[in-house]
Amino acid sequence: MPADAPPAEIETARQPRAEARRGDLLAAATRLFAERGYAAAGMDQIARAAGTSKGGLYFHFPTKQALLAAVIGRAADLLRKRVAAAMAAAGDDPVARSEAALAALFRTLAKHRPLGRVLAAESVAAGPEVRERVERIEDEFVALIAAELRRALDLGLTAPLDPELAARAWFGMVRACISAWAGGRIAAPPGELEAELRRLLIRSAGAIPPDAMPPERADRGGDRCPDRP
Amino acid sequence: MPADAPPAEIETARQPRAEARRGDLLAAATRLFAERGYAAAGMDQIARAAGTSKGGLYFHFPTKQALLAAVIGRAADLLRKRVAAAMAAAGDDPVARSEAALAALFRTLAKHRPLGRVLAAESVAAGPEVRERVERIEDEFVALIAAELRRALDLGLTAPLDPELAARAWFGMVRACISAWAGGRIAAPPGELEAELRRLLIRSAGAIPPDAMPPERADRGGDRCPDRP
DNA sequence: AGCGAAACCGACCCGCGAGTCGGTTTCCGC
DNA sequence: GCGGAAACCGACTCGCGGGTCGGTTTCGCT
Repeated sequence: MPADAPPAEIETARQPRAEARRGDLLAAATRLFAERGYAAAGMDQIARAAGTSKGGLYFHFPTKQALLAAVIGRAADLLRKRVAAAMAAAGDDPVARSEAALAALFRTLAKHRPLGRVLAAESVAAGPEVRERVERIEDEFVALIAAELRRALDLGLTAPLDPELAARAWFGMVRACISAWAGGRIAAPPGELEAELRRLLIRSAGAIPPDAMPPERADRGGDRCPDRP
Repeated sequence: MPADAPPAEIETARQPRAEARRGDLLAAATRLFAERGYAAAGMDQIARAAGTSKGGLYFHFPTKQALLAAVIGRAADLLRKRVAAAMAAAGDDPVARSEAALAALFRTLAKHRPLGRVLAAESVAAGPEVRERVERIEDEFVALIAAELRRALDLGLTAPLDPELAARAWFGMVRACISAWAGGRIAAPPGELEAELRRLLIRSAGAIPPDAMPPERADRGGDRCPDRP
């Protein structure tokens, strides 16, 4: 995780009620942006949904773009936190860490459905600056996983692959499944979905899942499933 | 491919120049929607970019939504045609057909970069009807691949998997890689990208690629790579 | 040629929604 | 309790852009 990640969120000392309002505003904005789309969600609407007024909203966010940026920033922070925690808890094995990172991504997005939609769809609608910001965030997570994948590759725990690309592809898999599931187009409960997805991920890397490692050190796991005999 | 697919494109008999204009307009609209986003791309702008005027644009498309719908419809038709051709050329083997379908999707999206962006991002911005339409199109292709995957599964050519979910995941992989590549965030040339992606796809299904099938009939290919020993 | 329809033009209309602003309420420190 | 700042309110402005419309050009046909 490169240090160029934006400084989380600038928390200037404010009155507590203001902080609460800010939270309500962000929540309402997230929901409405996701439901109606960035352009169609009006500032007045958002303010109303948060139980306040347009003036109050503009007290917290100078502009609509800034509001979206804040929504995105908060989402990114949440994802970062969850993923970091999951990876830390997964120990040293790079395959396990990758799995954990993806699973955390999956669970967080599944729990906060609108969030994924905002990240996925609103990046274009709100101008190039915002789009680039979202792309940066995605790249950040891809890089995180790619690093683990590279380690796994070096340890011989996967078939030969391009870690960057594989990480990107994994990310895409998770996102596609989440969004289809959130849209009610996949019947399976999230638990099963996650398990099945995990199997796909592992197999695509030709990896040995850590809990299946034989007691004696496997020196070249990737050979178990050669991709072009 | 269910028969409820919209009747391609209503080609009323028009003067040839009108048809040409229509094409220019669709091309310009596709580009601008992709670059600026649906809301930010103005009708006047689009007309200008196509070398005509607002009035001329409104002669062909009654409303902005209709314009977007036409853009999407045309994109879907193109994809359908390419994918159908590729699958037909791939013969009977379901794994080969799946690979061919994804490859065709990949190549078509890679060749017409803005197209993917419109399909991916503009669905939310233009109201729920359009969003559903795009989802339908995606579902259509997913179903196409899922059917092949199911056949492959029945023939014992893959590891045990959920065909629907796997197809969805595959689709997501392709889309994520294409969009990252189109944004210049993946260095590899499209040829290599496609090859690597193909390997990931095949491995994720635990499939035996058709050109690697041993001469004697393999009765349970999936067992080669059991997913939880 | 000349007529009628298809194709096209661009000035204009008008609603909508982002952003403003003067005023009011709430809260904190003293 | 009081002064002042932070927080909040909602009527208003104003530009932008989707959509309209009367007029003009181009085309097909006889």
